[in-house]
Amino acid sequence: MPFRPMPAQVDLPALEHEVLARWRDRDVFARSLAGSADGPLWTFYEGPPTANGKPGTHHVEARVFKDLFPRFRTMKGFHVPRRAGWDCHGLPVELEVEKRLGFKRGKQDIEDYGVAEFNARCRESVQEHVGEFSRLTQRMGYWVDLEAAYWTMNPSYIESVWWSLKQIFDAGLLVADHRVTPYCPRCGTGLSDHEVAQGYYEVSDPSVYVRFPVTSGPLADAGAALLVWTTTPWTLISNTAVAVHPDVSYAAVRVVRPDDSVGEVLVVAEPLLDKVFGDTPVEVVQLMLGSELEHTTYSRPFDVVDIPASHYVGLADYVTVEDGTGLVHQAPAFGADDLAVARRYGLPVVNPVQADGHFTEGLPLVGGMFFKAADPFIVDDLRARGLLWREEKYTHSYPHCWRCDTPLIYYALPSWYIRTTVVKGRLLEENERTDWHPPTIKRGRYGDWLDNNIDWALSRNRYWGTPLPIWRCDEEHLTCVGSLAELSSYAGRDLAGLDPHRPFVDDVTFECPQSECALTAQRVVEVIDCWYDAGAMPFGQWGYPHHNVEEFERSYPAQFICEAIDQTRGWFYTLMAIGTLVFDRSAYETVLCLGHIVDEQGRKMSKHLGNVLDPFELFERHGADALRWLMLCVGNPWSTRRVGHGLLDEVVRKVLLTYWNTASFLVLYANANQWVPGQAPVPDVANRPMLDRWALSELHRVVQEVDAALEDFDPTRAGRAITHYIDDLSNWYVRRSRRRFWDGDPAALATLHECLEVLTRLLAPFVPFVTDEVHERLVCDVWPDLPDSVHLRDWPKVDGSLVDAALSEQMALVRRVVELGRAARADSGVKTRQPLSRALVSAPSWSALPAELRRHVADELNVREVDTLAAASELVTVTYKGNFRVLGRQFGARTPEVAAAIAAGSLTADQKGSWTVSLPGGESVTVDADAVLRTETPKEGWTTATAANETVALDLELTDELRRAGTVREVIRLVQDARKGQGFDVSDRIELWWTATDDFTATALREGRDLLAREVLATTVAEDRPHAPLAPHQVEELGLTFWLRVID
RNA sequence: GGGCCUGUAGCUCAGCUCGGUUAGAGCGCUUCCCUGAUAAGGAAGAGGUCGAUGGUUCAAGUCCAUCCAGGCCCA
Repeated sequence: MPFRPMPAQVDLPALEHEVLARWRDRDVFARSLAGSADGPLWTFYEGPPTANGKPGTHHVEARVFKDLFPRFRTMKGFHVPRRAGWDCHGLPVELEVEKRLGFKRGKQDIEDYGVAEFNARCRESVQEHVGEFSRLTQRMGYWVDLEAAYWTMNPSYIESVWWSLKQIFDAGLLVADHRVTPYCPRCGTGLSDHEVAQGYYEVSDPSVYVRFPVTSGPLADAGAALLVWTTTPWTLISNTAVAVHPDVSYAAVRVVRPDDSVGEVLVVAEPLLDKVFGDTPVEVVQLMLGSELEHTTYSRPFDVVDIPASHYVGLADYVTVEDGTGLVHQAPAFGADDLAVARRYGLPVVNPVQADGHFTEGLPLVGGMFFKAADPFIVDDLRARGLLWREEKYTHSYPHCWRCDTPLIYYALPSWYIRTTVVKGRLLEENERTDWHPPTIKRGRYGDWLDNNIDWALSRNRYWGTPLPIWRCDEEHLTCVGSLAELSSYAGRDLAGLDPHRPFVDDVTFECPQSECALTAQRVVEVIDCWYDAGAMPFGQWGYPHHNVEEFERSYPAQFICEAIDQTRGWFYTLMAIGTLVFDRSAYETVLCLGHIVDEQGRKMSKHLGNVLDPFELFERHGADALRWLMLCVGNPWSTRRVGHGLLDEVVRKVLLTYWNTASFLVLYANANQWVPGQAPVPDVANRPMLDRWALSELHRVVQEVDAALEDFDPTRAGRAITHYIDDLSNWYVRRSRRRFWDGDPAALATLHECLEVLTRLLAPFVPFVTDEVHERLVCDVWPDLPDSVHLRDWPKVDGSLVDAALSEQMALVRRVVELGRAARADSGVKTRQPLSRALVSAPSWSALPAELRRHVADELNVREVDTLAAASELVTVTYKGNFRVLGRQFGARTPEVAAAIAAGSLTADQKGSWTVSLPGGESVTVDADAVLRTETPKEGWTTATAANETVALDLELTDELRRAGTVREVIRLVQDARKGQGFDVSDRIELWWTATDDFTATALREGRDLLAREVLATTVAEDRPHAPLAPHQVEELGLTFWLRVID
């Protein structure tokens, strides 16, 4: 047999394991890279996943897209090196290890445990999780070089990062500064924006209105107090100033209460009077602009820490009149806006809260307390001293540490910054020339982010990260070190083998190299944001510039990167920012941005909901191909998409198995007929039946569409075209060509083989497993000279000479007419098996249809002949309808009038095919042929179906001859059923015996003997009982009994 | 609170760029048909206020405005 049999039933996951083994044995991935080595380079960067947990189904998503396009490009002749990468550092890894070690007290536990030991545990944790990710990567068929993977914790990677930081430092863009950042007092570290974003939730805080008695100017004489609102009473200890908006009107109002005849005077922003006082009657004593209040002094609420030269009103544009009183309490150490105001007024920044979140020991009232815990004591104290005007509860969204749930504190922290705001203009320019998919991201989400760029808070006061390579002496001289070699030269000893992590690197000190300074320089304690590590991968993966200079330069920037949308503030940004800072050029040209994966109900997958799908379970239940197809082709890549078992089942049935079974069908009949591709003579395409030409024409249209869609990074469009073609091939081409396959027609076999061969290559980047297996059986087995994997083949080229648009149109008409005919059949109640004498068709351009195509209509509808409706019946009703799209263009507002006249039949055809329409007013207008839809329907006596301007009518009159033919068809089907039921092979020859008690049946079978014999592969058909003992098949409705036996 | 994305049949999604005849496909459901590869295929039916409202227009799922809901990102 030319082909290995392809079972119709196939276990896709099991097949995938065989394919994986074959790829391994034949080293296919490496050979695909080697084979394309001379091709133009197409650079892809792998965004490193953080190895701090088990890989989930969402990790599969980006990795499928990251696999598709490199495979596609490789088949098109590009060289696409793909290197895996692992993001190793960062707080997530530390937290995982802390949890495992049972740490509860944050940094104190780590210090007690020992930094060297702790970091060793982090390294182990990373290695373990990388193992899981590698397993996922291999199982899903993501081709990426795992052996050569870059790890951000490798010394050569860290050296590259150091080098890049030195470039930024030398440009004066890496600076230390006090900055208010969201800070977790438990973890003892500032949090980056995206970390903060993960921990917002609703909390109830005290909302207090406090009197700040005015101590200068006319307001003081009136005994007035500023009414100040805050939701963080603990910051009142540090009150330094009060901010007002310069352009807002402020009112000093007298509040009279029943028990207080004199009342008190409070200052509140005028627009907020109603909100603050509600029904309480107030009398406006004085109105003034905020700017007039500047420098008004007041008596501070607490006197527990020393804050010199302060406590007056300042102006700030950020003050709003939406909440509170319009007078904003300022504590510069605990608010970014506050700090800005303090800087402008030269106010001191006093911070009585320690890094662990507790007030300094020994302070009155709050000494040693956790900052939040101090709130009630402070409120009580204010109340006792008569300063508290009102206390409420205030529910708002407040950030918490995303892992340990500690409420964050906004905290002025000495910190290292990259002055990205300096290169903001360049970033915007680089963004402008970046090709975003979808394009809206460029000016939308990502562009907005760049527009609002703030300096990058780079440092982290943690342990497991790339150490900031800055050494400092007591004179505050800074030395930025760009490599271990440089460090060696400063230190005067060979440090090439040093683990550049903490604590080892902290132990390296040297004499400060600044001129005339001989003090000891020590590394600053901070490590850097692990997002910087990831963004440094274009050169970090090469160890550039200390190694592989050429390799780096050749592969920068990347042509293509692809990650989910959450990376706009993550990797997409850090890649572009570092690229622009260090090389004055963004690190990527095209970026595909994916939506997120959710469950079948559209909910986010989370451990809490228990709806997390284990990717490995999905692989073993449905197959990696099914999951790949679902992610690539269902819904568009940038919208949120659902994943679930039901959807995967559908992909398997509808796409993968239909494809497989079409191949299985080919193999079945190729083998039955001993057909080998390339051996039997095959007519030129031009001389093959129209159906073959159609299948090939559609094939090349699909090749064109899929190629264009993938060039446009739109796999969904490609997938739709492929799905449609698989259906065309299986349910029209094969269906209509069955008889030719039974007969072993080389043209049919060759056509289907060619279609499947090209289709397999088209599908290969999407579903690499099943296509490789089909390729193995359909191609490799018979053409050993071709590469031994579909993934080593070339991408199909469009053969324009095979594309026949007119034929496509005609076949589409055939299929529409068949559809109508079936509808008419169903309506008539006459089974399709019963032949009818004729069908009548009315459709534009039907008469131009070649007889060969009309024959398909006749066969499909089981009618003897197909004729035109007009030719067959004088009793035809004609209706007309206007084509609004055409009419609208010509008549605009008069369209309905013209359309109505057409529908009323007030029109005549002229010679050129256009129409003259008479309007009710007596006017006539001329319209083009395509402005009128003409529909013919028979007047009576026919079963018809009509759609748009196409009609099919069936002649239901049955002659005895037709009835007998129907009976023969019925018997043929029964014998076929029996063959199948007895497990005969499709090519087995049989002997058939029959007897009939019904004369009509007997006559029919005698008459149809030859047809019956031919159809059921019977070498003998005898009207007799068999001599051998065989099981009879009895058909009561026909009065028939038959027996059959296979011939050995 | 702000920005972006999404909202079309019970479910998953096309269609919207560029307005036009009765809004489509697949899955699921009911009935029937077909079956010499198929876990298939076909026909009919049920199922749609195209998120809502208003506007532009001869004509709106499509364009505009406002609103609502969900998601993401940010506060």
